[in-house]
Amino acid sequence: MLALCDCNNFFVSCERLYRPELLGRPVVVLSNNDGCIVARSNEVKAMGIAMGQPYFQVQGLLRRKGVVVCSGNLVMYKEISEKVMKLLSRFTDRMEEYSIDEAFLCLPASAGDPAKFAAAIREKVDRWIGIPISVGLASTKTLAKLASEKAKKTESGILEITAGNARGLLEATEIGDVWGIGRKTAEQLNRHGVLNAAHFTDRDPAWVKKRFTVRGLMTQIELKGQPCLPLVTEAAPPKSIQVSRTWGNVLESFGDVSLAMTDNVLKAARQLRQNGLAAGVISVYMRYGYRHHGECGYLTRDLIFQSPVLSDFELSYAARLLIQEIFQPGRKYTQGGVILCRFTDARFRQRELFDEKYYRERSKLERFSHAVDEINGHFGERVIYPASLAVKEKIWRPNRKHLSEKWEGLEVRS
DNA sequence: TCTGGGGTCCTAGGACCC
DNA sequence: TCTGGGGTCCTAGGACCC
Repeated sequence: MLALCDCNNFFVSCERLYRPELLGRPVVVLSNNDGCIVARSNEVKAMGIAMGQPYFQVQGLLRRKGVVVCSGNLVMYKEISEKVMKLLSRFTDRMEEYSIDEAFLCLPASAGDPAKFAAAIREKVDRWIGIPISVGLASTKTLAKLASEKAKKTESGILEITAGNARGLLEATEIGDVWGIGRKTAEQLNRHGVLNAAHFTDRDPAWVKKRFTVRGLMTQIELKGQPCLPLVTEAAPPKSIQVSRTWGNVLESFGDVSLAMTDNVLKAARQLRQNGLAAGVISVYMRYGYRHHGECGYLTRDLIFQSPVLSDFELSYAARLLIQEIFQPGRKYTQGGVILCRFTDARFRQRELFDEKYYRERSKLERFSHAVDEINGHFGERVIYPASLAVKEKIWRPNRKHLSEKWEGLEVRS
């Protein structure tokens, strides 16, 4: 038996944790640069505000309805997520952290009645941390996901799928709401008369595989109650690391774009080192213009390293070279991103045969970056930070006009 | 004036090898 | 008349998830 524990309206619940006066009030949380709505309280969902909706489109409506608006604060949400995960892990020795606000737990043999076990989890997370969760219980991950969605609409916040109620629940689930069935696949299935999850399980598996590949087939098998997707208890190292930001202002000079991009590079590089990896490829991209306003588009370029790198210096130098190659004067740059990929374990890197001098230099640069990581880890995120970036940072800093005050303070400290 | 950010997996097709 | 059999690696594009 699996339990999917899913935090309700997670980002909103986090904001409410530090601002209890928001309990019972309609609340939304915005993405970077106050761009889109990425979390809604139940009150706001009831108003018909969609997930991912651009904030500016509904700004007036939200104000009229008295909705509290919060700028997103991922640092804070991650911290709370870690506490929730740690607590959940105490209920089992087999758990998969699926996302920032969800975990699959394999119920231990000693769990007893699943619903009672789930109730105990729910109660503890609520009382110890203050985050409300829903729990879906079923024999497979796909069914547990389905159960947790339905559980959100129940009084108890818990729903168990059994042999007895499975068919009815599948019939009551639109095919597009099934985990793993996205918009495109749902449209196709609808055209073939598959409107709900029960219709899908009734189809010939060979037909499903032919049209929707193995992923579709696995979803079908899982919906029938037979586990197909394994529980991933050990997080695998990332295959790519991406950091991109829509900037708070339009940037026009090479210097500003290059510095703003360096900020992204440093964030990505830090993550790279935290994972003990070195990058074989760096790729940068810049967006210019606005989507529905005159000229817009992306410029992008990659660089393959001779031998994988991990220092701030080499990565930011490479990024700067790439930007130099693709930068077009006269454009209004609105977003920049960097992607690191083709990773290898930092300890076992392939080298060139004849460049001892470079490797000696490189090792110094790497020791420096590791030292910076250690100091910033101890004393605060930007205790050591390039002065050239620090003096200009406000030029590209994204808008966060609705940041909760308590956290502005804490973020500076941490 | 204006729409976020970060990932993974699968498949088909091309190129290449023996 | 009618042209073997078996395999790998890489990339681009599509789809999905939170």
